[in-house]
Amino acid sequence: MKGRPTIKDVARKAGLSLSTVSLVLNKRQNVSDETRRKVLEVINELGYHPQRSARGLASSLSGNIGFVLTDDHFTQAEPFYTKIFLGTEFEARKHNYYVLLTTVARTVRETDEIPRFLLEQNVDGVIIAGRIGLSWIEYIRRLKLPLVLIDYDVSRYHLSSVVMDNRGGAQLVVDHLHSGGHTKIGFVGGDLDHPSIAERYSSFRETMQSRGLSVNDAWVQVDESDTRTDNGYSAMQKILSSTDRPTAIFAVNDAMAIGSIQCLKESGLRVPYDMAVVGFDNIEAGLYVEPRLTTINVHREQMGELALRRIMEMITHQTNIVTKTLAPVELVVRESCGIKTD
Amino acid sequence: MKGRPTIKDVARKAGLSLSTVSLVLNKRQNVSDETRRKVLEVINELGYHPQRSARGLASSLSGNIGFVLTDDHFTQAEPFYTKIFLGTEFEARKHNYYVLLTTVARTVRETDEIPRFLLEQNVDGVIIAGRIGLSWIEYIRRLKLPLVLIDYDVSRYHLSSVVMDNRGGAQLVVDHLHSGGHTKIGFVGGDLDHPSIAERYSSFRETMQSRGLSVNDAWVQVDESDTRTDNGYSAMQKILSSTDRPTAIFAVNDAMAIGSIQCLKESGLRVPYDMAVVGFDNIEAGLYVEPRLTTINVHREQMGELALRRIMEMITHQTNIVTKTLAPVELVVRESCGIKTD
DNA sequence: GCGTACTATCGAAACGCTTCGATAGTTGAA
DNA sequence: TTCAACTATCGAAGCGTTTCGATAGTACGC
Repeated sequence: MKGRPTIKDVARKAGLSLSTVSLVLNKRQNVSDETRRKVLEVINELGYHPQRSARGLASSLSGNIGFVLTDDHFTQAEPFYTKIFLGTEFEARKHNYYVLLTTVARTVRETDEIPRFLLEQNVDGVIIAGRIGLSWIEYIRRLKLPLVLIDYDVSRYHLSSVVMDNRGGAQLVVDHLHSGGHTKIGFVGGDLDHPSIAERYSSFRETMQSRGLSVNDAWVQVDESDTRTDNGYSAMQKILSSTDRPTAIFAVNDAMAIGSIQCLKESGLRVPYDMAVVGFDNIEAGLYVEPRLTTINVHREQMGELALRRIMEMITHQTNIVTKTLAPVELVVRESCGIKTD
Repeated sequence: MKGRPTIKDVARKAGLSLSTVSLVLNKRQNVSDETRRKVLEVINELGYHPQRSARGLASSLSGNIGFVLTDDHFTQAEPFYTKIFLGTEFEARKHNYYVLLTTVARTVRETDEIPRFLLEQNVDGVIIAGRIGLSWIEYIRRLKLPLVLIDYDVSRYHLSSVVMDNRGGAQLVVDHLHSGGHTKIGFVGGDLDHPSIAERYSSFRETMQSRGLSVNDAWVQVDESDTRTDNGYSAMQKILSSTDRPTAIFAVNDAMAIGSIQCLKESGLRVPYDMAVVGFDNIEAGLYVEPRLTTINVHREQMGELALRRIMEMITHQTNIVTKTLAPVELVVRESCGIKTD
């Protein structure tokens, strides 16, 4: 026999028709147990595996999911999106799907920059991770392809998304600091246009209020245009220039927290004794600052996994139900908050 | 007209046969310029794109390349392999190929861990990046699929590979230190089983010799079992315990270089004044140590790109010529070597 | 002006699977 | 005992390409 076995070979050897074998392959009902057994046995003997493109042609399902990332997101040192992708890929295996990863520029510019998997109808759904230009989202919606966003959301569109529980995380931070005796809690942030950042900030304020803690505006710096380390540094400088200082700082992410700590140290203040600092995101660098950073962690792989599941539901049930999935977060207590848990 | 246009629609509208359109699509000769023009015009008007699975079925080429990575490699903080992948993906677009990325455990364990793209004949070639278990390599060879390794090589197999110019890099380091007046140069390494590490080490020795510099064995520590930061630290400790000390250290990679610097600092020695240190790899962390690390850089994206080209050659020319491709490296001079260039 | 050698185009088969409608075979209610 | 309602299986069509062999049409040497 030349080449690998085909469904025909299986059918012949099992003494059944092509279609029956196909039914077994696709786990359809209306196949007797006896037949199913026989077919599976032959498949095993022959080492048969259905060929992808043939399936695709016949079923008009490609068996692929497109995973879109902006290039800057993909190559940053912190493997945040890498891990999300991994979660997606791993879950995809269970559904016998492939994930086609591609990076794009932030906004759609030219036709030839459009991922080919869209042009060639080579995906059954698309996952976009991270903040991305609206033009991309619009483009994909127009194709009527199932779409799920990860770690991003656009309220004005009605889209399914998987985001971490930013509000819950902010609440955890405030409560933790509060439980450690802090009542004067400041906030370091920026780039409020980003939905996640905005959520953390508003949840911070709400939680403070609901706990009966007042927020002094001098303790809050959210005017930075970005949320990098240096922004954290300069935001902290402003807070320190005020006479009435907070005793603890909630930084909207770890990068800013690290910048804040740097600033505090250079100002001769000790963390956490003179000021406690808590971050958000649990990036690796948080392990290497002195003191090590207390922060909020999210299971990245899980986010990718959840998104894949949503996509699969949309594909198999042809449903258009919009789901917002919150990935749970957890508090990681290290030394920068100065609070011991037992 | 329902759905997207097919080659049939193009043929009809152009007043030509299916096969002629196909010839144009595949850039074959024996098509008159006039006809070609016409077909391309219609394709453009209709916004036609050939459908992947149909092509795959008919041509028995999947249009995919498999990219295999061990999971630990993929998720490490330094986006080394991520960037290599990006280079591959980007180059693949030019060839109208997709890259299927999958991670595997270091060694083949069970059948169901074998990437499906191998089982389903869904790739025309495979790229493996980084050190990987031999069982994987053997498995893929048995499938007679074109295979290219990146950043790894196995001398006992006759395989194509793309590796950075480790020997050239080591030479650059030695010559740079030498040009800065150093003659007593030590070496910090480990895990000599790894081909890249071994190459750097042997090239270090060869270059030293050819430059007439002698190597004191007390300055060389290569017994560490791994090449991480802490290994660099302890290797350096051993070197410092000797009475006759080198004035410069070549660390086999940046991680070890950083560990070495840490150790030197804690021993009260100043880098580069009391001892110069040069690394290899140009990882991001090298920018954040004090002093910033002088090192060897390689263009990661280029490595991925080169590998894809090799694979494409193997696929299109059906050749089995084994090629070893050296990706060029460059010296990145920062402060840890204490040598100024002008 | 004829035969040869190309060149440009075409028709039809083939790729390996899914799926729809048809067909026996079986069950069970009337 | 008959007939309706299933159930298990099958045959054939179809998915959108590529490719191979056939066929006109053109050019050219003699």
